[in-house]
Amino acid sequence: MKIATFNINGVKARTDVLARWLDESAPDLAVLQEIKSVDENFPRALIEDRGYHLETHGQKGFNGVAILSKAPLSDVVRGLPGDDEDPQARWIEATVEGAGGLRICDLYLPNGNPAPGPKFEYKLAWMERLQARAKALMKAEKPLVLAGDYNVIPQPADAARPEAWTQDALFRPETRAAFRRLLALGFSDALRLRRPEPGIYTFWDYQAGAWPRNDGIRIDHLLLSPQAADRLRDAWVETAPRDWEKPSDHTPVWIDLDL
DNA sequence: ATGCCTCCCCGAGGGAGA
Repeated sequence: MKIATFNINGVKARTDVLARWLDESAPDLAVLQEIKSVDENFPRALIEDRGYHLETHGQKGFNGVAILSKAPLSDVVRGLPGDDEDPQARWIEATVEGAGGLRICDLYLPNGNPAPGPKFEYKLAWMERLQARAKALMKAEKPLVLAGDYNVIPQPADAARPEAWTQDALFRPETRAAFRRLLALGFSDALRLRRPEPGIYTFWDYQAGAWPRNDGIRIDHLLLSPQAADRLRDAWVETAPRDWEKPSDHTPVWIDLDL
């Protein structure tokens, strides 16, 4: 089963890219972030006409996540548990039918800049809630994939110019420590497992020629429970869509699970 | 790079992103 995560930076601005990507790359299961759309305005037909089931968790203007699946989805949870007052749509999870109990979680972790400040505090609090949810989901001892835009640069090797990010919310010690605590629950960073070499990135800023200069960072991740990691065949980054017309600033990241 | 683009809101120009 081929599973991809893709921050598309606006689903309505990215309909051509999304259609082409689904036609050419044909994921069995895909999670999208930053759809920037309410559920009613999501281009549902574009997805369903290509044989996908669709579950969305959107909001007006910002954020928003969606799960696309060839197999039916069940037991959908919208919103990261732990704070009923949080209005930001950054989390959706579901069980994928016929895939050995696979639970897929789609997350758009807060950016957190400027740091320090209230946005950084929100990021760290969100990561605490993520920790609690991940710990609870782990107890099922089933294949579990936490995929999305983490807005975390885990290591210096995950940035072309790590020195430029030292004060940034994506790379600050508190952020990286929270990410390490998540891994310590027993998760594997799928891409790092299969692509240990430096220089693998998933985001390049629109500005200053970051893409042609390969001035990137690796912030889109798929974390696997042991039961999922046991079935990992491969993991890779698909860079071609970054060269398409009107691209997202992120590219898809893939895993292939023997499910 | 505390923003050189691009998205959203809407119908101007500001907030947000990373």
